[in-house]
Amino acid sequence: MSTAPKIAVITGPTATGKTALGVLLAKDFGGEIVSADSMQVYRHMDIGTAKVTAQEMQGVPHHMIDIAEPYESFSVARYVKEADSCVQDILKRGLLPIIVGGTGLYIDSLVAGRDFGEDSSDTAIRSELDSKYTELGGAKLLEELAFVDPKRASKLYPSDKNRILRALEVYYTTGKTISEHDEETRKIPNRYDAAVIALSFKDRGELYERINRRAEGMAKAGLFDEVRTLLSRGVPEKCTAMQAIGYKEAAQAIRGEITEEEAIENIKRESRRYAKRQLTWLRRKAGIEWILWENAPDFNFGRQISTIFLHSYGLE
RNA sequence: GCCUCUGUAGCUCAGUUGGUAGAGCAGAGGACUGAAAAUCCUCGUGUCGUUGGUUCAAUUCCGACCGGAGGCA
Repeated sequence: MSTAPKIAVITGPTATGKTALGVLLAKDFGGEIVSADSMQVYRHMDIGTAKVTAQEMQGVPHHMIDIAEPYESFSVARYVKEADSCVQDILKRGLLPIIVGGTGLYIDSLVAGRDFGEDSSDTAIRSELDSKYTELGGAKLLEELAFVDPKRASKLYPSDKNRILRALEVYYTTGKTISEHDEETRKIPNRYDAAVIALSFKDRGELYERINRRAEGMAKAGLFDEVRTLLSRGVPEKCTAMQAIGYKEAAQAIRGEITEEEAIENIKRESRRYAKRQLTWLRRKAGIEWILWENAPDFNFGRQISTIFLHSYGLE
């Protein structure tokens, strides 16, 4: 029996109605929303991230949205730190924190209360490793990693640059391997007891059609202008925010590398693949309450199922 | 109406000098602990338009038919 505080989580791939269901449940249960979306944290990126509008919020407080500038680098570590204090504050006021979003790593890390280590991110070492990677190649760096942390190295491929660099970075800055760090943090019990609801469609084709339509809607709603504005304000084209689906493709079109029509098609495809990755992430997790829409989201149905599930979890 | 080209994986096409076939894209499955909307791994059997014929053997050659594109009157 866990003594961890109970919270609710609504997740699922993009374009499945998480936002709307979250607001409904927040009103029913007396809760506040804590967003778990790696791109909605950025200000001035509204259309392409399908950010909740004030009207959609219906007066329910939403946290972890519009908390960073697009040129800032954001990370899971910062997310956990700030989101956790939001959750704590909501609990202190006797309300239910409802985590709503599709960034699986953020949700898991927040629920676990995962510790990323205070001083294991050293930009000097990171950039040094980065140039070493380009110079010597991934195979060489993976060899270097295998020397200190064979366990981790055996799981990575030479081309998985991000993970190789991070593993080496952790070792060089803390003197501890990332495998050791992971093992230690895995032993710590979860900080929260989360009731997880995941939304999707019974038929994958239905999901994809919705994603396609949404991409077209974004283009009509002014996605290209939004990106033009960001770029004209000097947001660097290689920063984290500009890696967001929709933004990098729009930027390509603005630079004249592809047409707007091609950009829209690419946005659709990347969003479909993203949704598939989200499903892969969620599928391996046990204990999730799946709500699968037949054709379009049926929020009355979703609300009923969710309520029953949350009650069975001891939430009210 | 006649002539030419064309019909192969969801799409675009390659190929088999006759021994039932392969690329790109789309798609599918998986991994994931400080960029995660990121990063990375794996996966190609389809009535080779239909139907006769030649042949030990036809998707490949020949005929007819049915689609599609173009040309000619």
